[in-house]
Amino acid sequence: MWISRRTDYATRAVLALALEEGDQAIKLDELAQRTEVPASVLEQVMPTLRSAGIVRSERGAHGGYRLNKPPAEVTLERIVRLFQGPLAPIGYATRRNPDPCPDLVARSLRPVWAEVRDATIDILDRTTFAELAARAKD
Amino acid sequence: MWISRRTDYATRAVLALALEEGDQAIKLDELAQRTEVPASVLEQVMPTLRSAGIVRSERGAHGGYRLNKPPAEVTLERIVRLFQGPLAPIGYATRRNPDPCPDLVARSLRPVWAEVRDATIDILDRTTFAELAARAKD
DNA sequence: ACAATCCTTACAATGATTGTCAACAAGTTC
DNA sequence: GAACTTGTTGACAATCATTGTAAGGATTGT
Repeated sequence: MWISRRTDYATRAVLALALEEGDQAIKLDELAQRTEVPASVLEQVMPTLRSAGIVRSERGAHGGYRLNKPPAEVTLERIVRLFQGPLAPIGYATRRNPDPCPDLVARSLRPVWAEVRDATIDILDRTTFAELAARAKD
Repeated sequence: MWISRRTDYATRAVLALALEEGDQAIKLDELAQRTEVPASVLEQVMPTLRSAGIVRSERGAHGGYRLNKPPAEVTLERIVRLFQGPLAPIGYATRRNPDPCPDLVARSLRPVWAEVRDATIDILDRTTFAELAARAKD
């Protein structure tokens, strides 16, 4: 699984929101600047985060985005999965609906890729945005 | 890092060669059948394995391919790296010549992707084709 | 009303991946 | 040495995902 740019952008945006101390709303243009993401791309990314319940938005003057949960309750895995779909490095090693593959492969290579997949999920799942924000502050 | 089809095909081919008991040469069409890979693609993959010293080839009648080393000395990491390049899940987290990224990201997200990268490399590096062949035989 | 802001959709450009093919080089068999 | 078998090389079209942009719509505050 290669992390797409949009996925990266989404994680940056959530991080920037997690760093905002006073529960302030940040408007899209401001977010775009802080994360160095093209505003036109954030325009597509933010609504996805919104309908997933990660962030909450307000329109009109003084509107913007803010986190919808404590940063400690948002894992990196959640964001990545939202934009990325399967986390396996190859189609026949996904957990749901794996692509078919020859028996030879299913008995030898597939378990290895599954191991990579699980190790990846493990890391992403135990990394919260509270932790990421803390690291970013140093 | 998403495993490309060619990379997958290469690992299959090496596995099939590792499974060949009597050090027999296997010709390309035979390999293609056993691994369920289009012969025209193996045509491109095998020379790469050859010039990397993984396999050895013989031309003419009764020609074909065979492993150039004991299967225990060929790691999955070697093959994947040969076809795949960097193993990091995102451009700014590679070991050599990482793409630039904002400071914010370099201090928070990048270390996580580096951790994923290292976990991946670790698994691939300790998996040899002797092991894969053993698993395939069950 | 007006301005600020988020929302939705369509889209063009780009680039990587995938598989195919044809011509060639090298070895084996008779 | 003629014919056959096999690997080698490079060019190529089709397909597909990704990336960024733009334009118009919806909602809210002043």
